[in-house]
Amino acid sequence: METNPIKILIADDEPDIIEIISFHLTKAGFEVFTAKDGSEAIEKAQLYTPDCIILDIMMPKRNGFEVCEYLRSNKQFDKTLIVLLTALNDEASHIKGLELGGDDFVNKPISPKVLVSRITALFRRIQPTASDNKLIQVKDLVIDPTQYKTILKGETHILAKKEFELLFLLASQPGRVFLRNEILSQVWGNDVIVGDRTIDVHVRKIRAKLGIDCITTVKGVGYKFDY
Amino acid sequence: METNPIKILIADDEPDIIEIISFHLTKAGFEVFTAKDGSEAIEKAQLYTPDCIILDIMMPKRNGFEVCEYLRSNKQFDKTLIVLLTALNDEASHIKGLELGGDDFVNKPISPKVLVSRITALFRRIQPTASDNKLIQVKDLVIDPTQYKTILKGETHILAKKEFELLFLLASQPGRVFLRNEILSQVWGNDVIVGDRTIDVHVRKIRAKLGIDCITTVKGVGYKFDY
DNA sequence: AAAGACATTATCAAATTGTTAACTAAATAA
DNA sequence: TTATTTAGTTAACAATTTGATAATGTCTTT
Repeated sequence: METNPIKILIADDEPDIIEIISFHLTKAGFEVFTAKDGSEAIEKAQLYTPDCIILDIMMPKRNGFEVCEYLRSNKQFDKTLIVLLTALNDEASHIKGLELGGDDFVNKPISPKVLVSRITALFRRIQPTASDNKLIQVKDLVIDPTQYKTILKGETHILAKKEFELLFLLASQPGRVFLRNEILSQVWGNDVIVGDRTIDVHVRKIRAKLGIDCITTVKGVGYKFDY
Repeated sequence: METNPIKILIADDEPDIIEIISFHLTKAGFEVFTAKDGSEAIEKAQLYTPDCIILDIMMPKRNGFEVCEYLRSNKQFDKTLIVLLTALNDEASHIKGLELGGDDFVNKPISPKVLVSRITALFRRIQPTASDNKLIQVKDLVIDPTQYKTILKGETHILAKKEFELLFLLASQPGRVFLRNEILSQVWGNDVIVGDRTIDVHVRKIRAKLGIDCITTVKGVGYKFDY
């Protein structure tokens, strides 16, 4: 199964700063979102639930301290790393930023490479289960990737690895049709070649084990999760 | 329950620096140890297993980079926070320090208060399993890491070191599947290479010694604790 | 130096899982 | 309707993964 890239949100009112930091973070393999002021930062944080947020202290609408304080008051952002960025180099704000729940405090001007290094170092320390811990629940069906098991009407059903990964993929976007090619590349990988009937057989086994009709065939196209 | 104070080791060849930082850290509630050069830092680290080590880069005997590299090559210090301190303010050493496994890199002169803030912020982030040995209890099974023993139905079972660590890891998050890779890096460390069957053999021994079925195999994926 | 405990490896057996093939059923297009 | 394509079913087989056991090496203790 593929793992999603780590998401980072940058909030700064200077477009130049945004651009250069974005560039380096993207190059380092992160998925980058941006915001130009404090209010937008909060909106985008709620929209994308990034794993790390870089906040300039001095921003319009809401400053970095306020955004930091807001994020820390929400359990949703418990695990989100917050890096504060500022041109002010005074001890008091440094300490204030950390006490408000910031994970790092960096003075401008900052070398983008150093910033990327620092963020990477922070990620080394936090639990790996931070962002890819997505349990799927639809009605009385629970699909739990951390336990590799599915619970239907309170009853646990053990699926084999490929079966589970296939079901998890389809259920990750209920209703959306996955082409056979997509399924192959996501579950089997791009360099594995398997025959035409392989997917069908796995679908059949899932249907049999769960005993419900949660995977719908879209003839000539692919399969979708529907329950 | 009484919790032990957090232990911090400071290594710097300037007595003045040691003194002022010690003072502030002690005031903040940490238990402080000191070393005047790199070799002494390693000795004291092994002796006291501190939770955090502050290393000056330029020290006699062994410099901070060398000490950092040495510590990081030892699984014993996996969870130990390392803060690098230097008067050199160049990008290259900053990045080098973080890449060698440092958790923070701070330029002198540094306000002691800011340093204490930064260290406190780092401790907020690390997983609680670091050095605080918490007892795990599930039904009639007790796993006690302070004594390295397990008690099942009132009867004590002595597991070997690796067996115990493996069981402790799995039981720390009951139900969650640990991939073989995760198990290897958590129990054996990142740089140790052991064969395919090693984990299995240890699992088998745990099952045999405890005589209960508390570790479930998830074929092709890993193992989980389930009891 | 010998004995014992532990960690690791090797080997093979056993079980599970994945894939294919052959055939049947169903849907679609001509 | 009939031909054609696509999907479902089943069973057989291949591949993979794990379990069990013994053997080896290493380290500590006596």
